[in-house]
Amino acid sequence: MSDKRASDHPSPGSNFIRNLVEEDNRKGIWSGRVETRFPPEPNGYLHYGHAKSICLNFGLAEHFGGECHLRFDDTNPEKEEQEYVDAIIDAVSWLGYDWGKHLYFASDYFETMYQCAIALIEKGHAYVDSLPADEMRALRGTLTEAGRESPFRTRSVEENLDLFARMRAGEFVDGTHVLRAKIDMASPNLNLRDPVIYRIRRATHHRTGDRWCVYPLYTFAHPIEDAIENITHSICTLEFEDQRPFYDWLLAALADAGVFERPLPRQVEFARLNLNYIVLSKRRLIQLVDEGHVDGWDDPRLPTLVGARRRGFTPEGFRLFAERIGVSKSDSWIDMGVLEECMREHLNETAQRRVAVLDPLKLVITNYPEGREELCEAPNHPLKPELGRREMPFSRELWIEREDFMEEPVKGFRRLFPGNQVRLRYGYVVQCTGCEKDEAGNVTAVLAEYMPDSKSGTPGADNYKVKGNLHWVSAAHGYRAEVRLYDRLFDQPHPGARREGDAPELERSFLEDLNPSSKQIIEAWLEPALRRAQAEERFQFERHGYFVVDRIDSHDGAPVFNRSVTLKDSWAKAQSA
RNA sequence: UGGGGAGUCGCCAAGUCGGUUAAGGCACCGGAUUUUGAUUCCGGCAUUCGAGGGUUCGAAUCCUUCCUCCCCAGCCA
Repeated sequence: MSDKRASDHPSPGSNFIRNLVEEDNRKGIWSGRVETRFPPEPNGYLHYGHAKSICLNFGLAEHFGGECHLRFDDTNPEKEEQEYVDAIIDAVSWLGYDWGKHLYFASDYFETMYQCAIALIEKGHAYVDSLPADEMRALRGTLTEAGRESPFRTRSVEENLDLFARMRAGEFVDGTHVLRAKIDMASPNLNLRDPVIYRIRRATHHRTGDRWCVYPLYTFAHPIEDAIENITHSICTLEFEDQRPFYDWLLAALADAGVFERPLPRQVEFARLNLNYIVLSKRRLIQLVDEGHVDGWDDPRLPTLVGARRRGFTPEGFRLFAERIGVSKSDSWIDMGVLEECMREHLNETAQRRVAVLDPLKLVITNYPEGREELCEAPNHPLKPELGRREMPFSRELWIEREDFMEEPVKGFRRLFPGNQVRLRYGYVVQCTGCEKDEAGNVTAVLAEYMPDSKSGTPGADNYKVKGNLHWVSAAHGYRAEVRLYDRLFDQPHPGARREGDAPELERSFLEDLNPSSKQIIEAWLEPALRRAQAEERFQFERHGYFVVDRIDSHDGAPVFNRSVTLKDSWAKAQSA
């Protein structure tokens, strides 16, 4: 009864994997030990989806006081490169995780794997098949028809041993022989129809060079890697579910042969991340980069982790995101807004405030003496006085946002319009007296008069009750700098998906859904304090959003800013509705 | 059509050995505070758990039929 009650109040953040680990711990299967691993193949850059897996694996180990390994699953020499190994190491540590001494490479286990294969052959669990690939495929059967056995399936242990040794020795050309597990050609699970576990491939491996010409396949290699490292819970995505019976079969066979000891690792599958307004498939990401739709793998709009870093997204934001979306086995689509909100949440806490005018319009304080200037003090963070204050020069001519003035205000507009009073944040209250225009009727300057006794921080300042608070930069003191305004890469939630009214046979390319204004480069007016900003420093530009100093293109004294994410804007939202 | 998975609020997701009012987050809608139309705060937000049938005093939880979606026929991972 008391057990029941406890389970009525699951711990926050509970998910099926945590529960299952707890259950295993209760049963004492691994004596409470929890060891996980994040096992990327070094064949590309990590993306948001990997972040989910990283947070899951490292987070689980963290939660249970266990350890998580970083393991490179480098069993296919044709696709893997050292460059990716380095990038992956950077990305995982950037996310803030520490694998300690547990950095491994599957290629370091090649000899052990080879010995495992021999053990399998000796027990009659594997054989060398000399069928060409297409004939093998033909014998595999279909989803509804059983496969048929290869004529080589009955080779003797001795012959198999001999052939397998000669495969390794390089006596055969690529593709002429493979090693197959001997299971069941009639199994309804295709993965059990004598899967290939070793193939001959003369390719230079980024770590083992030309030492090997036979390479194990994932199916065979992965369980062994897990067993070697004493992994308890091998967490992977749903598409490997059908692979689990083989995983268990292999490890059991190897345990029976005395190669590994029980308890054996256990494979657990979860649903991979799907995010709308972006694409995560490797094929499409490569296309975006190769065809120049983005500026390389670290383009801030790309869902890569190097891109996220340049974008100004934070590791803490990703962890919050992982926690917030949870883990389950159901295919789900997470709204990009959730990720963005996680970033806002962390940035709001930590980013210092600064002022930038992105779309400048001149404001002239007509009753403020020409040539005069004074300083206004502004807090670096409204909720954290301990972060200090900074000074902003104020003068007769200022830059304000073009959208903060309307000659004929719409209903609800509480910014600058003739006759209205607003506060220039941290400075004076001003009253708009009119504007100047060019021949075409475009507003070229806004005119206003300031209230000398309204300066922020002075005794009479609170007597002024205004609804509008505008940010500004002194024209004589601010400076212009490059700011990149990034937005979602796609303007459709499911890039490439058919849209309402599409003809049934119409195929759309995901490229059609690229957002034409996902990147805008502007010259903004920034407050002087921003000049000293350092690479990767993050700020909130008040009333705009969060920005980061680009870590590639910035120079000392000349930072370039990337917009990470905008602030929520209920006014803009109401206007567009 | 073989096998393996999944279907709980707009989006996620607890709950799954049956037991009083179906967690929580995000989004959304109100309202308060606010020198960011931001933040914060307070309130609202599933008589219902893919559909039907059954068992039971009692079912999202058990049985059953059906529907929908995802994955699998690489010598990729």
